[in-house]
Amino acid sequence: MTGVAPRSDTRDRVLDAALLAFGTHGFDATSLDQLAVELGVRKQTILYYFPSKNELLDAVVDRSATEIAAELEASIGGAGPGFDRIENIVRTVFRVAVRRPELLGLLREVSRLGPPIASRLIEDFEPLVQRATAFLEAEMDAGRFRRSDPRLLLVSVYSTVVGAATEVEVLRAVGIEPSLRSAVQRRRELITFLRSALAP
Amino acid sequence: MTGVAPRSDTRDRVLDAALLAFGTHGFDATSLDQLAVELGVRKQTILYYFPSKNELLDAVVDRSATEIAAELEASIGGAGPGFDRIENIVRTVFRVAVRRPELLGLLREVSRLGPPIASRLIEDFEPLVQRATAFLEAEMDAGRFRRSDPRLLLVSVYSTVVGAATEVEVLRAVGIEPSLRSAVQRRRELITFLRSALAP
DNA sequence: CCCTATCTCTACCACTTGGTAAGGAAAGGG
DNA sequence: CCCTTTCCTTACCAAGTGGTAGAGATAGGG
Repeated sequence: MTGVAPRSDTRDRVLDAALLAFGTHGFDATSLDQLAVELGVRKQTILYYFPSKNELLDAVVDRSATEIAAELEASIGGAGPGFDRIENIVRTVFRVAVRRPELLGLLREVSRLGPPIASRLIEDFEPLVQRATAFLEAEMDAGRFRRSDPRLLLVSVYSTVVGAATEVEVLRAVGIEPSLRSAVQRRRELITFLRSALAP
Repeated sequence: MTGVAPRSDTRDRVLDAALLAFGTHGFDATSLDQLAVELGVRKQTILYYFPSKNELLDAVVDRSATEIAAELEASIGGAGPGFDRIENIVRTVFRVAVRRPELLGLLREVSRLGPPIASRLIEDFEPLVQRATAFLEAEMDAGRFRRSDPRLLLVSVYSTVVGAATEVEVLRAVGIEPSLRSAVQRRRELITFLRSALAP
């Protein structure tokens, strides 16, 4: 009773195209008309599913956040306690950043657009952040990790990922094909750093 | 003979306001009308000095690149050879990133806007990159630094700075007032890393 | 004093933007 | 077979965009 099976997949296709466009070219630089043309559909079809461009962005952000959260949850599940789990998380985040650069672009875009949408994103990630901080605190309580501020740790990880992604972009911009090596090296550095930072 | 002294400082004020607006709100999100209102001037006054919005962006980018380059040159001059100079450069870059976040925002904006403007920026920085790589190679030849690709090293430094700046932004977004400590810590980490990476 | 170059203004325009109103097609359950 | 819901359409609009044309003001050199 919660919903009738849709007869069309247009809504999902709109979300996909919007994510790609917003994440790579930016929100302001993407017009509903362009989006519609790419989809082979009229602009009003988009507005049928999403009452306004801003609500389309909301939907894209919500879905992306949910997707990232799910991927992280899945990657956490398979690992035991202690540092193995940390390493798994870092690997997952790097994988997402490298394979789906538009997601990182979307995050940047959201932070640029400021409070209304940014706070929504933070709200979306809140449960995940809660779980992560709870895990870190439990490990600290168990004496397996050195005590520190879990939220600061998470921010540090995210920023390092952004830096690594920037590296890939810049290398591409100056004509050096990045290859996966630099990202992998960055990941290894971060893991080494975290290991020493977390050792009790 | 190269130019007549201008009777008005409007042109410079336009450049200042445009840098701030482009770097914080983005190029697309900034209209010439808004810019004009901020300056207490008509839009056409802006278009008198800069024939189009894109040429205004060009001018902003050129001036910012020149300014950053000059600051780096100055910071290099005062230091002796070897790692002291590297440390000076890193300090300068971090200082610019923290005190003038709009400059970093502009760089991000330029890389988002793609080839036409991005290649211009790269061109602007080319002399500086040349000097830096020449210095690094000379040090390597003298056996003071371990041999590696200088350009990759530069990109790595820049990306780390971006990551540190991201950290500040995110902390602010989640309501944690960053304080200078995290940026300083990041800087120290990078210097330590570079020292070990460059040691012969 | 005039004249030229510098500077800012008013008036206007073609175009694109996000968004509204409303109608028609088509599928599926009764 | 009808009729409701789902889906996508054409037609249109108010507002804002970057940009053009050209006139008026002001200062300084001759």
